[in-house]
Amino acid sequence: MTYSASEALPSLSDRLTESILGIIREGGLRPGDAIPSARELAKRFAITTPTVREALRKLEATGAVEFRHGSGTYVGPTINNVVLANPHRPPITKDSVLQLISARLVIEPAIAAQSALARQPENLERLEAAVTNALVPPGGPAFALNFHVELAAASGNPLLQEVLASLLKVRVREQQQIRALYDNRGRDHEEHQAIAAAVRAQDAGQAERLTREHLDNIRQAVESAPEFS
Amino acid sequence: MTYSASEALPSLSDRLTESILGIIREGGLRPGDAIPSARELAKRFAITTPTVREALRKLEATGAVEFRHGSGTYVGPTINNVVLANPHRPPITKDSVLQLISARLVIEPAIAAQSALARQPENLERLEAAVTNALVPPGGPAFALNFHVELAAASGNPLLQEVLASLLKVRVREQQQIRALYDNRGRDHEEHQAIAAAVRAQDAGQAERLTREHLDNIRQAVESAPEFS
DNA sequence: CCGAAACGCTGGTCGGACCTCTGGCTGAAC
DNA sequence: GTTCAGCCAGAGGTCCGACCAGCGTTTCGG
Repeated sequence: MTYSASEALPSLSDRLTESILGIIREGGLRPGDAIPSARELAKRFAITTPTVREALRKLEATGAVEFRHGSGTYVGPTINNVVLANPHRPPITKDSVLQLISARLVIEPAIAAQSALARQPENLERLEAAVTNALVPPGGPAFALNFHVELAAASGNPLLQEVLASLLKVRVREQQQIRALYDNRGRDHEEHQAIAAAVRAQDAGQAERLTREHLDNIRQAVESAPEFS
Repeated sequence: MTYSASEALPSLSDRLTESILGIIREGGLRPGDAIPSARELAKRFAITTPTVREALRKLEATGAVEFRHGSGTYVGPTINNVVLANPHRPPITKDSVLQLISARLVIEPAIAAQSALARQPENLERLEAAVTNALVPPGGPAFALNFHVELAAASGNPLLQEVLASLLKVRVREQQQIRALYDNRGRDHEEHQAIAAAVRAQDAGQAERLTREHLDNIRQAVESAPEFS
């Protein structure tokens, strides 16, 4: 008896996907670096371009590679992620937004506490920069630094940052809607600042409590908002 | 000035991806249901099969669809997920395992507390079934029900379940290794049972504490284990 | 009535072809 | 000498038509 026969040998394009990842990893390529062209890969593996493209599309879907028409194919930003946001998100409803906030209410206070304990100078710097950036003018570039993601990053555990970033990525679309309905940027900023201060002071209990209150405020704002499209 | 010109209009296969999702969602298709064949889709959208396949591969990468050679293409189990495990995982090291456990140490106790507060009868049932299944004979099917995932499910928030499932999915491969190195199944079972009891009793503080201790035990076991391949 | 072979449908791969776009190069104009 | 328009090689994007391989049903022979 070998392994469970539930799976036959993977298809050609599946194996090719792994091979391309091997090229990237063994080549020490990092996000932004170019990978061989589709035709080059086709030649190297003695297969045809449609098959190569199928493999590349799979990698594209998970952010492992990025296409730039006319330019080339490049290593994507999330190639080393463990968890990622589903790029094909289901449509957003008010309930799903509340569900998201509820989930964050469970895990983010604990993350804030951990970040307060483990914060390092450079993370603190980024965190406080994120507080400031939260006051960018409306319609600005936004989210170059997201406070909540940076808060998770300050924990020193990239996985926690990934989880938060993945959860928040889904919200980007309706974040504008929420803000349009309930302009809480001023209040957000104050609360972010208070949380950052608690992290700086390494006051885990305070960071946890403030984060819980902050998210609860957001939850209430969303709850009182009318159903959005 | 319109929107930021950072993105041109999406490519044909990108739009096709959305269209296929539309077919699935507007058709009310659920995981396991069959979707139109590649040739059928090609005809319907007046494009060719390679393009259709590229779009389908992208959906496959995120678990939105599944291919079955000779049979058809079917809606996948994670189509409605918000976050998912990266199918193209980076190679696993002892450090990455410890990082994962550290992350779980931060968020799982809080989830356990929430589950204790919000647990419903049917979730409790599944949770206790997962405790029992943890004693399956070695090499068994395993993980039909994962205790930690069910613990998160008991919170009543599917997102928390997704997060836990995504984090644990990455660990499936080395879970066997860990168990081979340090057979803690008996201890696991006891601790799982204690956590489940706390959830049943709706004792949030106890559930949180027991979960933290349980994960800390696992962390210590992994730390003391030698480097694995 | 039942089992086995045949058929039709599905996904999987192939080979090459043509288009558009990017980006660097080149050469003319300043 | 500098600048910039234009060119062009190479990249991705799509297409076509074909053939192979696996699965399910249907049908036909026993």
